[in-house]
Amino acid sequence: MPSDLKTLEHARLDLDHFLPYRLSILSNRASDAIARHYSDRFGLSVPEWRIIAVLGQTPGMPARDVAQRTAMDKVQVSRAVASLVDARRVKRDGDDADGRITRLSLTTKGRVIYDEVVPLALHLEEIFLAALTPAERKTLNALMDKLTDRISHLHVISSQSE
Amino acid sequence: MPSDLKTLEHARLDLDHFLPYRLSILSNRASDAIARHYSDRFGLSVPEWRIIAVLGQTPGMPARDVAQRTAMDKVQVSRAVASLVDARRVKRDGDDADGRITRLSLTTKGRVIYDEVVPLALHLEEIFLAALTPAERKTLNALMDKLTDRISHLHVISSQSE
DNA sequence: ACCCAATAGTTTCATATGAAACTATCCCCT
DNA sequence: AGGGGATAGTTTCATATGAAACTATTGGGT
Repeated sequence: MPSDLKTLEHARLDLDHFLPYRLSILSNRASDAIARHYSDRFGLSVPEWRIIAVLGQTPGMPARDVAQRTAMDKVQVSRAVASLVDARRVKRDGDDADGRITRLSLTTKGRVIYDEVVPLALHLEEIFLAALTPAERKTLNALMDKLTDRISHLHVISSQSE
Repeated sequence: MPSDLKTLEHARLDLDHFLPYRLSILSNRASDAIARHYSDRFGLSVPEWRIIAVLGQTPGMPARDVAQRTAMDKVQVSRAVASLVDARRVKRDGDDADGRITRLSLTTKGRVIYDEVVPLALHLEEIFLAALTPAERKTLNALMDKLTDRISHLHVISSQSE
């Protein structure tokens, strides 16, 4: 749709300088580096680890809210919770007022994992961030906020041109 | 396990402030926003789009090099290339000197896509980056480089050669 | 009171992905 | 020359993932 596309028609694209690609590389490396640790240690997948993280902080959450807090969809949450319940790391309780809702919380076993995995994650994050000064960290966070906001609020961009 | 983990034992972890999680959200949103466009328009997957991007820039690459340039593994490349060849968007040529190598390049059909999809991608990137001033963009790139380097060098990355 | 659209969560099915095995070719070493 | 190991690329198999269908329950409108 934008007519200035024409002016770019023969522009070159180098993946190494293309923001979405760079973000993907960085994000994957960071996630993998951390995931390896908690996967080795507890056999947790990324969805499982996220669920444990939010339930440790806020027990008794309905699955719906867990999904929202972890940016996962309800299918992912349902499956990861099933596996965590299987392993007796999470328990489900019915809601008194609403029969559709199941309230989720960590079992003792789940809390033991939480208490060990959270410091591990924070420690690894700290190792990454050691590459940056405190001022740089603040800047990075601010820039990421701006970008995330921007991209989230684009909804539907141009769609179809010509 | 480092002993200073003990001092963090009861630290809280809030996903919203956890760098790997933040990166994951931002990266996924950016990729999805762009992927939607070229998927709608050409039915390209992310691996396919990356391959087209590097072949448009550097025709005649062996699959191995494409894998390295796109940060994908050789299985992913093999599959995406197969699908692109199927659609007559990419062609394979044998290497004169080394029978194991297949040299990849865009067909005319592939180049038509490249010529349309590259400006589109750059345009969308520009829309994202409109959230930042030129100075901020430079800073963001520098910070991402630092982090990526740091994380990459923490441990041996699995994958393939090198 | 009762219908029925909306919501919570699960299951199903079709596809994507990754690890490891496999095929073909090459190169180094004696 | 000619093995043995390395390399390029493909295939296989087992698992992960997402979209859409499905079940159960709720709450609002008439």
